[in-house]
Amino acid sequence: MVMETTTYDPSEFPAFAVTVDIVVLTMAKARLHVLLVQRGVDPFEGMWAIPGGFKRPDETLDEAAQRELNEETGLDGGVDVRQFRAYGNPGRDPRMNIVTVAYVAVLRDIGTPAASTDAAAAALIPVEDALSGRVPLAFDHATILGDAVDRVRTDLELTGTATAFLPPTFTLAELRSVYEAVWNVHLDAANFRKRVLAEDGWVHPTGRRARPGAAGGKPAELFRAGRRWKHGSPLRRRKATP
Amino acid sequence: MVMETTTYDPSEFPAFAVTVDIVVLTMAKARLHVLLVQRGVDPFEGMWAIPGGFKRPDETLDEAAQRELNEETGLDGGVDVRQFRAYGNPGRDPRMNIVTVAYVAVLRDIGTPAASTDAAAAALIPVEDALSGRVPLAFDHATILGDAVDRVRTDLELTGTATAFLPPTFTLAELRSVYEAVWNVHLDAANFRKRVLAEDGWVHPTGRRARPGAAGGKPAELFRAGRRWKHGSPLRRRKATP
DNA sequence: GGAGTTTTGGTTGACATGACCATTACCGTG
DNA sequence: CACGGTAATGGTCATGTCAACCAAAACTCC
Repeated sequence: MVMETTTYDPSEFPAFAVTVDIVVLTMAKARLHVLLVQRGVDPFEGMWAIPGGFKRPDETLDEAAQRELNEETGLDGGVDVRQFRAYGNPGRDPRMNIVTVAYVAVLRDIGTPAASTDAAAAALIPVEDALSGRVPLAFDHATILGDAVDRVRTDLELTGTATAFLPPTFTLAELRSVYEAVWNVHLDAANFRKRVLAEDGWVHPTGRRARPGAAGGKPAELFRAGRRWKHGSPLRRRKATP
Repeated sequence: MVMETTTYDPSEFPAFAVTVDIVVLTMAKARLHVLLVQRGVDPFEGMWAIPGGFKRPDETLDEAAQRELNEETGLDGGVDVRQFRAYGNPGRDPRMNIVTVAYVAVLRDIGTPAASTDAAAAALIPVEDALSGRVPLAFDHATILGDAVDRVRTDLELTGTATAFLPPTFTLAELRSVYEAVWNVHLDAANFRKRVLAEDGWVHPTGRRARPGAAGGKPAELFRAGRRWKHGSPLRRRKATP
């Protein structure tokens, strides 16, 4: 039956709670990390979960995601936040019918985990630990996290969102380490430089140089992020070669 | 405030209706078409809309999408259906708070538009007409359709879903026309053949040949669809070269 | 039979890519 | 301060990829 051609009574429809979950990914110690909160109440008490909250009727989904991100991290604007999937399996929340719309946010390293409101129950966990089950997640959040990482992996190839992981100014080695960590590959430093610089508009030189690390080495040039292409990446994902 | 660490009363949360909309795309006359239904009731009466319906509490979102697809087209299994985005802007439905989860289904040409239940109000419309506003769509369905087409465009590159547009057995010219229509490009027939056949497992030869069209020409080999890769396509999207 | 059309096979030259070496410019240490 | 170590940067080169193009094959229609 085609719904649109019939009349209906709004009170007849099953009511759902709609939540927005936000997978906050960041780079720490050359590994991908996710911001998780520890549950303090009954279902899955003590387990870790992806932060989120209820959508309000007067805001868009994107606004709800931004609000949640702000409540969790204190960050406000200019953050790379993208919706990637909705989850509505019956029983995914034992209490009621909940459909959740999941977002992924890519942040540069914040340092102190969740320095905002409820710091005692929030932490940055290595993605590998959460996905392998070493850190068990509540609800269907392991699935959600896995999908989020997949999304970032292809976004890195398609939209070149790698700079979102980095501070406003960065070296090419730092940019390369983002690709290496997210894709789990090894990239040749010289070839990486050539390809990134060949695509003009991707990164802009600042003229300044970074201080070398404790191990020494020639000081690297500092770059700013340029525009991001919508499609057709200069960099292509390869097989894993760790 | 971190929601998970507080207790709450389920009756306090805003209730939403959750619907599943399904964008059915198919290839007709070498152009991309979408299945639309004509609305018969008040909001946007007479305008065209993407078919959809309410999610039931006891089914998953994917099941709801399959059910809707079956109700609209009579097709049951083996159809390429993928969720791509949720929409929840306040006021997107003037009657109530509705969050919709949108799916895209890629079908081979069905011939008679929506031969199933409510045929009088369903039609295959060229995507170009719907996106250009020549055929105005109800609600925010123009946005949804645009996102669906974008999704299919990149899926064609990433997952090689092109064979879903075609009958079980097809020629390389037909396969090529899918890429040309969806990407709006021109591809060289000889080069296309080489690349498709180079990637083994993508298509399998059947040994049979197709009858040439009315214009004549050498009879083309018939192929079956092979596996679809998850990532790393043999074919790469290019600039538009019509 | 001949012109037209489409598929299929082959060649070629331009360009992209990856492996690798060399140089530069810093670090710590003695 | 000279020296070995390290990382960034610059260059070369062999290989692979890809698009453009040509030509043969095999059909239809007239």
